[in-house]
Amino acid sequence: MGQALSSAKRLELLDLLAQRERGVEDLARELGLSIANTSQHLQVLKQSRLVEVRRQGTYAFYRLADLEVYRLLSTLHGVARERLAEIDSVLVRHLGIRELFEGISTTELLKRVKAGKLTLIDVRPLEEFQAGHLPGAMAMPLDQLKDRFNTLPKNREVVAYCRGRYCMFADEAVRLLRSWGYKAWRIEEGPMDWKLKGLPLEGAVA
Amino acid sequence: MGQALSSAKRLELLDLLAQRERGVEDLARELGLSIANTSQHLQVLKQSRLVEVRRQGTYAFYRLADLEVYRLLSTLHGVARERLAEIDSVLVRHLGIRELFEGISTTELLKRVKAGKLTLIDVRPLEEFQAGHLPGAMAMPLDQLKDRFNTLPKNREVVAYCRGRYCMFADEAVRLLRSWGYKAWRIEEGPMDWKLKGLPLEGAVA
DNA sequence: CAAATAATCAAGTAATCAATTGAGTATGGA
DNA sequence: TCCATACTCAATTGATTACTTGATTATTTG
Repeated sequence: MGQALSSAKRLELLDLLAQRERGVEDLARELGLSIANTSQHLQVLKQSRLVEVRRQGTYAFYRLADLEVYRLLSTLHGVARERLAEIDSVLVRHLGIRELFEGISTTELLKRVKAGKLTLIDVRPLEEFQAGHLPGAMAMPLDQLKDRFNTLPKNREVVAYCRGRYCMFADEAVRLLRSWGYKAWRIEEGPMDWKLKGLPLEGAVA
Repeated sequence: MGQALSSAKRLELLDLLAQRERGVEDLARELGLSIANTSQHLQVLKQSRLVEVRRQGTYAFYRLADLEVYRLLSTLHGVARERLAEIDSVLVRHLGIRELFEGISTTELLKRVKAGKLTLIDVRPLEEFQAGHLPGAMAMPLDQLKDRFNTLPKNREVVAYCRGRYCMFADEAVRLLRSWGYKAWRIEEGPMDWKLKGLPLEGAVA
């Protein structure tokens, strides 16, 4: 299991699989790997029981074996962030300042969303939104933001989220929204972090 | 950091270092590695920031970098135990039945120890006891148990603990104590698991 | 039944890693 | 000052691993 976590590509695969189950070709394309190579990595992950497969026709859909595997990844991320100062400095260099929506808890935030005082958008690819998202969130994939942002009420604050702390979709969304005059921030937690706390997602099958 | 976790020997090193800081020669002897090889493994761990060194004269004392690193190890153990059924079956084969002291919480257990209704013994090597142990526990290293068990009150239940769930010192202690007529059990948690819950250890420097 | 698709397998190569060996460095004591 | 100790470094080896290539399997579609 330690071995399975020792390859950067496999960690990337796990990060993608944390969002939703996916086929081999699909993963290979996203990571720029050959299909055979991807299949082999996935088999290492399968042997270490970190992922499971569901076969349907000629497709093989891989997914994280369970939530505890995400907990492991999240703990690894956390220790790495805490111990390796260079991680944060790389983030800052790539990103400038991160516009965080702070000062209230996520539960309080969701209350405001429910009350219609706040717009919460999920800027991940649509398929990931459909696999489970924060309650009350609106699907607004980053690559459609330009075409669809005008459906967002202009007089309401917008809070964006994506896969999690190391995902920059939400930062880009905030940048764009601000350039169009919106009051926008991001939160760092993703749906899986939410789920890890024992809180329910919306639209999730399992 | 993932790489650092990918070698069995390095995981063993981390497990030892979780109990107390130790020198290179000492670790090499315990794991049956050459000193140079041990030093190199420790340097991999140091580079990944999982361990830190304290130099004193010609000695280099290595220790886990902080409690979060133990959390990572513990999470990895947990996922492995949950996902790899073979782990438990290997444990059972090595061990037969594990005589667990169950039914009350660890806090409740410590209350009974304090009230003198229960004897709690730490059967790890003395140096590990001295680096921090459960409140009220008595040092009773496994290799001295034969000579010193007669200091234990015969009419009181004995509960033993050691490094943790995958350590078998306590199982051996229970076996011996029972053969001498004691009512004895073990608990699975070790001092570091206790500490991870935010509870204080006794005799610990930091 | 043939063709197309998705994935896996098997063989080969280049790179990486673990461990050994022998030398080298720093510290403390005789 | 010299020696012993505790550790580190550098070079080498043998083993393992990542990735590529080309073939193969299994399934669906026409």
